[in-house]
Amino acid sequence: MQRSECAARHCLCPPCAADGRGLSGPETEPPPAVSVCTAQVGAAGLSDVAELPWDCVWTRLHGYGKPLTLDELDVGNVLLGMISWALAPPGARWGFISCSFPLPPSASQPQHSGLLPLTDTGRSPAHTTSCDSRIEQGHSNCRHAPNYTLPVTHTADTPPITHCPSLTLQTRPQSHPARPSHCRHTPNHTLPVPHTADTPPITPCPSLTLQTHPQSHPARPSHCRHAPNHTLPVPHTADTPPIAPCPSLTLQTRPQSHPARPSHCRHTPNHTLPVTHTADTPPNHTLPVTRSADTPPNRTLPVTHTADTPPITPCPSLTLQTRPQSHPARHSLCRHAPNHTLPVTHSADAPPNHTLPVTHSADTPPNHTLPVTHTADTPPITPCLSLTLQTRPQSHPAHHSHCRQAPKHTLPIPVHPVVAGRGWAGAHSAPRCTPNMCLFLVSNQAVVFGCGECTEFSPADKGCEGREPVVLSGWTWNSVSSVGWRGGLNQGQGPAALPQTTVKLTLTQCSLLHLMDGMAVSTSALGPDEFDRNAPRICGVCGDKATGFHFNAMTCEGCKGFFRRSMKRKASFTCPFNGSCTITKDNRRHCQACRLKRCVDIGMMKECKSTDARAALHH
Amino acid sequence: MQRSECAARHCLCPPCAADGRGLSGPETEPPPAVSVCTAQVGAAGLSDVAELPWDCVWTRLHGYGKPLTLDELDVGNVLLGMISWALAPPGARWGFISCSFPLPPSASQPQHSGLLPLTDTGRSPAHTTSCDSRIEQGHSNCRHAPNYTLPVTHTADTPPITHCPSLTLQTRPQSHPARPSHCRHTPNHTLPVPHTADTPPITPCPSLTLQTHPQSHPARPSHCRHAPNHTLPVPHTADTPPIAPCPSLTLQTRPQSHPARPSHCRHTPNHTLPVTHTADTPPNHTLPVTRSADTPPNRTLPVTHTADTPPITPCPSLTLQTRPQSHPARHSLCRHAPNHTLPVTHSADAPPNHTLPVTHSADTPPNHTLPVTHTADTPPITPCLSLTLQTRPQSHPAHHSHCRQAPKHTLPIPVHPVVAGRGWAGAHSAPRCTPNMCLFLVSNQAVVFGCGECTEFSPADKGCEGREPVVLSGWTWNSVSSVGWRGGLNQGQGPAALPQTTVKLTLTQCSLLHLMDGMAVSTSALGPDEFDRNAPRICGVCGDKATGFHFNAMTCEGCKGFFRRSMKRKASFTCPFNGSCTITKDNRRHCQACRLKRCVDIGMMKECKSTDARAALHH
DNA sequence: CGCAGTTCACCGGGTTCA
DNA sequence: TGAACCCGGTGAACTGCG
Ligand SMILES: [Zn+2]
Ligand SMILES: [Zn+2]
Ligand SMILES: [Zn+2]
Ligand SMILES: [Zn+2]
Repeated sequence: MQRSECAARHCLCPPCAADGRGLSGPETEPPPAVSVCTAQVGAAGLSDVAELPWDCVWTRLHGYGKPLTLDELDVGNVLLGMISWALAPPGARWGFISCSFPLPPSASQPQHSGLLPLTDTGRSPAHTTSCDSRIEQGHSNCRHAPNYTLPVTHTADTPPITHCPSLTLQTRPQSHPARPSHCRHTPNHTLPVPHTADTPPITPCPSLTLQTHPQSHPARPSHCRHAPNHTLPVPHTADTPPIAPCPSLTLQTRPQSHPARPSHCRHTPNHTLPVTHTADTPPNHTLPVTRSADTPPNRTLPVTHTADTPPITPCPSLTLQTRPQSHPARHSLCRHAPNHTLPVTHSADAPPNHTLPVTHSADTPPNHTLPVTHTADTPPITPCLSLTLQTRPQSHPAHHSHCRQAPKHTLPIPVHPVVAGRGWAGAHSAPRCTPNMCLFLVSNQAVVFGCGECTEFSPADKGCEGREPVVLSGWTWNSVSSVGWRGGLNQGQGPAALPQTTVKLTLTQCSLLHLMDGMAVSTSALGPDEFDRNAPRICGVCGDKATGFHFNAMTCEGCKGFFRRSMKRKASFTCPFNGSCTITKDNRRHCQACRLKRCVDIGMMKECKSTDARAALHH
Repeated sequence: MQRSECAARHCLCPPCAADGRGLSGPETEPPPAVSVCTAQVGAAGLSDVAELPWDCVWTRLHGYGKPLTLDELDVGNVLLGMISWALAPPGARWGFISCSFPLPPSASQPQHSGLLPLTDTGRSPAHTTSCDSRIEQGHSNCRHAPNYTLPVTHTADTPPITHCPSLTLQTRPQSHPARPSHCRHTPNHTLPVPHTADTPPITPCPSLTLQTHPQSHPARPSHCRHAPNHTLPVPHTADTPPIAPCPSLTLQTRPQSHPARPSHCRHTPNHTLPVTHTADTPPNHTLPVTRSADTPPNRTLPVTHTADTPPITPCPSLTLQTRPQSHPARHSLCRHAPNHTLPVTHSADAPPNHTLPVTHSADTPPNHTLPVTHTADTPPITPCLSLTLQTRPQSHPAHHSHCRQAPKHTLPIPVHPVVAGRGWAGAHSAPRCTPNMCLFLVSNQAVVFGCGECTEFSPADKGCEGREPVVLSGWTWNSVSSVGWRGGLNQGQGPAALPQTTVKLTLTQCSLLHLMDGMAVSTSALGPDEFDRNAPRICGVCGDKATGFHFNAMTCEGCKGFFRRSMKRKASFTCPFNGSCTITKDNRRHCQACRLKRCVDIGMMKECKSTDARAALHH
């Protein structure tokens, strides 16, 4: 820098200082703002090196009661017109930057001096922003945030810094738009084409060195038992300290740094797996203990979720080991992992994808593993669990992934042992049922079960001990013979003693059926046209709240109107499914054909002999 | 090695050979198996170097008709008790390893001699294959190919291997998806356009020679005027002056390299984001808050782009497409490598947001990858097959088994602790919320929060204190029990006092959620299928003015139509962003996937029980 | 009162068109 | 895509009759 370059009144550059124009001596009064030399740091080969008061840089930057942080003391900042001059030998790592600030009125004289270290690129190591040197220098062992300027002493032992900028992207899934610059995978990259269950995990995902890499990255290895894209715990921030024993450490069979480290893992990328880990070690993911069927879908793991959180006992989906990552269509029973969304309130009113099979229990083999060779051509597995979804007449929308039945196969309806007798039903193996249950003939072809105490069943009144009353229809009496006799009113009599009358009963409410399982029910004596005036106010067609007898049957207003309109229009419907729809309150609008058929089945007729029926009962 | 160390009868070490105990002379008979010196290669500073018969190593290893392959001739193997001795000067790359084997009866005398090359870590370069010891030994600083056998002496000081094998393998330009992890080149290093397997690796990126400062983009000089990840320059020279101070820099108080720098940006990397960036902006944040689905995609500049090319304001690619698209992520139609230049074939006719490749079928194994031949011309496949089977709308998670989408293409949404109560919500830790907030059940699965004063929510009326009303959906009541009770209307009562009614709520709008964090809300009495008929006429999906309940949720005409069309078409969408779009009136057209997801989330159903729900409330 | 018939707001489905 | 519109089914509420 030549003196001539500097016209600043109070420039601090050595020439200025030398000739007294700078702040070489005590200031008697506050200097005004100065225009400065704008020599660029490192741009020219500045050859002079001299020690200058440290506060030429520091104090001045520090002045005015608004201290700059070290972060602010960066070249980028200085270059914004604040630099007055700089001296550094070519390639030097130390040099001087003098920044010009108007001195504060009470500015003290320089008291400190020192060297402002510069990188050989002219940047201060205090400046921690983007720096590619790590990449360029092949510092794959870098544990710092991307774009971090490597300190000279940076080695493999340098501990990872915890503050990863990419953490700000926590809510973003995989190929998140703003991938950290140190990520070496292409965005949205997937596994190689012939990716199968046998495909070994991709060689160490370079991006894994990004240990703070949030959530799911596209190619999760098969051993990962975390939900894909699982969100980091809510309060997870860049400051979240490493969880001590990374759960993923148990994955020892994988040689290299396993591609999908849990997002909470704060260990070094290639941390050594514990020796005690064997191939027999269970996949050890750790869903929170509290996760259950009631756990809302997609909820974030509780804050308390740590590596010590014991894995929930057998996650059904875990048995699916032969599959590489979270297989797309997990069994709907599964309460774990990816995005399942079974509504809690499974009931007859539950929206479409509800329905857990009745027979499904903890003993039900969890999501049985598909054969390794399982393909789309794999023949159907005979008892598809989802088949118990009998309330869905048609091709049920979400059949299980293991279902190999034809897409629209008719769901067989399990026949439960229900023996009907007149008026009363004894429930013996259904502890939550009252011992005696009313049996109402809603029409001459349908019965309704309810508790013995209730004479009215309104939707608000859930019937027997909070449960909906059960409407049975279309069930054929004779099939009882194949069912064990469970005692009750007619205990010991056996099927032979059953009346020969045929009463159609269909068990429609699966969710309630198990309560009835083994129940003994008896009905008799009621003639084909008799019905109980004390029948609960339940629509015999759809199960909705009935308003009384309409067209010869206890129906709701809807079915009443529907039947009347159908009669009036002399309508002829065609079932869009298979003609065996079970009409419920919720689906009654979906198949007019079966609804009308049901109307007729339970005995509705246009020319109703209401008075006759009533007379028959009232005598 | 000292002579005294070697007690082997037929040891070949120089001292042994020297005093006749080794195979310095012709063998008259086959030597017996010998115990050997076990000096470790490279471990001690072996100082003697002597040429020894090559077959001291080779022949012996090769002996007995069961030749070891080159892979077997590795240190790891040799170290397994077979090495007899080795000589190498410290740091030498060449040395000797002598392995002791019993000579075969017909062993010929040494006929060949040679040097067995060693790396300076004592490894044979011939050995390149798998070994897990690196991981197990915590050698994260390894510079060798993954899975090789780590020599004992391998330390952090071992320089990275220079020859990147991956380069010889790659046929794909730039950031090819499967870059070998051992590649030590700069990420995203772009190979020349006609890059083939024969193309020699570009060792120093020509552009790198121009750069003086490291910067965030992996090795892009600041004066570079090309798009990031450009293929190397056209008229770009060192003389191209860097552009003057980026205006955005004036805003910035902290350096940051925002990962998603628009490709048209001509400023130096690491400049800050525009206007919204303030001093309060936490360091290293990435995307500007204002970046949304409306943000134009981060398209790449055309090939003809030169330093003089002014940044295009409207991305040319946008002119081809009818819908804005993912920003850093390119158009989902795109079949090119990331960061590609937009192909011309993108047209407005291309259906938006599809993803699956044509060859995608039920036979395609789950989680398969796009075919290699996947190009821009690959037509998108029509709606996900899985949807064609379903007759009922269903939430995504239970998609059809043959669906080849990733299990969870939508992001899990962190669930915040919100305790729902009827009608009112008290926000206690959300200072910007009014103390009392209305809670409207918009559907049976969604509620809308608003201020206590507003009974109507119009888009113009931003709701509570200028903020949009918050729509929550899909959240399950029961999880409240695991959440701290935050006071409010029911302060002190705790979860035990909560009604047993299950109300599904899911906090879907992340951007709004933080306002609700810790909020205490209470709701009661409303049954699972009830929803508030007095809910404000705002669309639960997008916030637009609602026209009533459609498909079981209060929605606008647009979302009604969209949902119906989606159901009818059995459409399957893929979010071009990250699957967590917040749907608003203005952007609802931009991401069908998230819009449909939101529809489902708030409880829209193809087969809804609209009137029943009405009845439940009106009764 | 019980029940058939009527009413009509509401909603699903479809169409048009800018 | 969505506003506007139409059409038809639906069912809660109502009317009227016995
Ligand atoms: Zn009915
Ligand atoms: Zn039907
Ligand atoms: Zn809407
Ligand atoms: Zn989206």
